[in-house]
Formats: sequence, structure tokens, C-alpha cells
Amino acid sequence: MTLTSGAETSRTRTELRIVEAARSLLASGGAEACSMRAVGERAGVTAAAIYRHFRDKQALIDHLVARAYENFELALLRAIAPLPVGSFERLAALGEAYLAFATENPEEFKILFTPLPGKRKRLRDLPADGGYPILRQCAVEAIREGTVRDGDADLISLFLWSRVHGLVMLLMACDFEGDIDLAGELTPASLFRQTRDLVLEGLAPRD
Amino acid sequence: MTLTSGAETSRTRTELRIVEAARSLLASGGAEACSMRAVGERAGVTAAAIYRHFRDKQALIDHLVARAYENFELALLRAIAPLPVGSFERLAALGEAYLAFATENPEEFKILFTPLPGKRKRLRDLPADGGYPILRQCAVEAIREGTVRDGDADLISLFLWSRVHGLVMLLMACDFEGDIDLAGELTPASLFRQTRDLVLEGLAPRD
DNA sequence: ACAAGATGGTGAACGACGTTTACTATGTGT
DNA sequence: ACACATAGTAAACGTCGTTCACCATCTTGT
Repeated sequence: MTLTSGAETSRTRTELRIVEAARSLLASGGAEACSMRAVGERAGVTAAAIYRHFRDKQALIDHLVARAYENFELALLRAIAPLPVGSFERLAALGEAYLAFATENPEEFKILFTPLPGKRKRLRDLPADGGYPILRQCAVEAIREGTVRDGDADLISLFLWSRVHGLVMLLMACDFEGDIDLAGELTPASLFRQTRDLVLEGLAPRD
Repeated sequence: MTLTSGAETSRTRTELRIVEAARSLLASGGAEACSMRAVGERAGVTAAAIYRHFRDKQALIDHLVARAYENFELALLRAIAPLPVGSFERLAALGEAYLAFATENPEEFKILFTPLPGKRKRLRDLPADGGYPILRQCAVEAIREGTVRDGDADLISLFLWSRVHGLVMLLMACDFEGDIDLAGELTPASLFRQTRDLVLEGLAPRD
């Protein structure tokens, strides 16, 4: 069963070329442009050969998704690393990193979070649980530190997540240019910053 | 050029059958199940016949989208109609109606708001501008009434919209069951209600 | 060293898809 | 009655995901 390193790298090499071809096609032209034949051609291989490495197209996509989640988690962790535990800046940096990842890798982000017909992805099945534990941990720390008012950490986490997620998905789906004139730009990041104190201070007028 | 009512209703009848077939296929099986041949079969007609009524599949989908936006706007208007102008209940009802529409017509909602590869929909091109003027109007009234603190109506509208939109999209994409134990259910509507005072009072502890 | 087998590739094919084409009924307007 | 637009059909084209039969090329047991 032991393979020589030569054989192993040979197998690995085409598989890597397939994955890289699929990733770049996906990123540039969306899922639509990522056909098996196109992937094969870019990888220098027949479409049928891909089936020696992945059971079907979905398995190939799943592999890309898993890789994307790892990069996603990495981006989140890097963003919060230098910031003080329990600070609101840490939570804000998490949101900014989320927006940055979605903005810089829109097609990958869509694959991560576009709802499929019928079956939702179980959070626990995702690599790194979709990054949720990081958010939750930051929420717990912020509550403990008194940065954020006392409350259920899951509820606050989902509140923050859905807000950031909504900004991204809304601006990915719709172009508001010309319909809304706002001080800042109409980007997720700009809206995120402009509404930061709405999140902190709430909508109700202070008494 | 004048058609007798007989001819007109004949033309209209198959067209209606086509649209209805497409709508129900879309709602039940997602865009994937809504193939031209399937639509044709359900409408009692050949796939090629559809092209007498719609230029291509995208035009058929666009027609469904336009209809869905009309229903969507109607649902929003009905929700706020009985509530006092300028009240926070009015804004909350708008959010609830948004969630209800998305929950009850998930496939239609996805078609309305799933980001397409490359081209975003211009808001002004959507029927009823995607319902945004209704939200904005309620925001303006709430600000004028003092229900909501003073601020840019567009910014506050987008803040509220993205929050609601994020809840829907997040829970459509991911299944949190088993990973999060919360007091209420894990539905958009329940999370919306449970975070209502977070929106009003903000995350920062009151001094 | 050599047969046996696993591994990773090929080209051809299948069925389903969106779409086009040529053709054909069936009213309708003059 | 004749010309014509309308609304349908069957068949085909190219692309898609996928499978199949086949073929090199390594690895391994004796």
C-alpha cells in the first residue's frame, strides 16, 4: 500500500490542477462557467478524468467550499488577533473581515452562503462550523467585559451576524446606485461603519 | 389588429397556463426543476411553444419575478395599513411581513434576492423598486414622529432592511438546529422578535 | 523477472437541458 | 377566396453531467 513519492505527487498534481482550475473558473465566471469540461480543459485533462478524483461535480464543489471555509476562518482569526479581548473593536473587526472576505471573493462567498433549493447546510457539518464559534467567543468576551450589555450570547451573535450578512447579500443582489444618495459610498463596508453607532446606541431616542 | 375576445382569451389561456406551471414548478422544486420541457408538459404544450410567448427562459423567469414583486409589495402594504403612522410597530410589522413572505414563499423569495453571477439588479428597475420606498417612507415617518432617533432615513432604512434580510438569508442557507440552544425557536420571525429591543436600545450598556 | 492488479487517463456515448428551425394547422381581415 | 399573422408541432443542434469500455503505466507478490 505504500506509494512512492513519485506516484503520490503525480496523483496529487493533477488533482491540484483540477481543484485550482475549478476554483479560478468559479471565481471568475460563477458556478455556471465551472463546467466539468471547462475544468478538465483548464487542468489539461478530459472531463471524464475528473471522476477519478471526485465522485461527481457536487463533490468537487464541496471540496472547494471546504477550502473556502478554511480561508474564511483564517481571515476572521487574523482580523481579531491583534485586538484586545472583550473590546467592541474586536467584534467590529470580525464584521469588517466578514465583509472584506465577501467583497474580495464574491463567488466563493456566494457558494458558501447561497441557499440551495431544499437542503440547508447544517452548521456543525461546515468546516470550522462556518466560523460561528469565533463570533460567539468574541460575543461572550464582550459581554463578560461589559462592552456589550448582558444578554444571551447566541442571540447577540446571531443579531450581529445577520446584520453583516444582510448587508453583503443585499448589496450583492441589488444595485442601489442612483436610488439612494448617502454621505458615504454604497459598499457593505461603508454602510457597516456608518451604522456602527446605531448598533451600539439603538434606534430609540435617548431619554 | 383588433382581436376578438375569443382569440385573445385563447392566447391568454395558454400563456396563463405556462406562467402558472412555471410558478408552481419553481415554488416546489426551485429553479432547477423549472425546465422548459417540464413547464411545457405541465401546461399541456410543447417546450418550443413557450417561445411563442416568451423570448427565452430568462424572460419567463423575469415575468415570474415581476409578479412576485407585486405580491411582495402587496404583502408589505397590507401589513402596515392598520398601524399608526410613525409608530415603531409599523416598522416592526414591515419586518414581520418581509419575514413572512420569505418564509411562506421561499423559492420566490430566493428568485427575488439571490445574487446572480455578475449582474446585480438595479433597484429602480424592479417593480415597486423592490418595496424600498415603503420602508423608507415608514422610516421618515418614524423619525418625524420621534419614535426613532434623528438620522439619515436611507441609512436607517438600509440598516433595518439588511438586518431583516440577513436573518432570512442566513437561516435559509444554514441550519443551526443542535448548534445553538435559544429560548425561542430558530426561525427568522422568532429571532426578529427576540432581538427587537437590541435594535431599539443598542448593544452598549446603559450608563 | 514477470504475471496480476490497481491507478489514472482516453474517447464515445446517453439522457436532459435551452434553443432554433421547418413545417402545419387555424382563425382573421380585405 | 386568398393572403397572412398566430400558435402549435416534431426534430434537430450544441452543451451539460455522467458512465462505459478500453488502454497505458506504475506497484506488488512470488
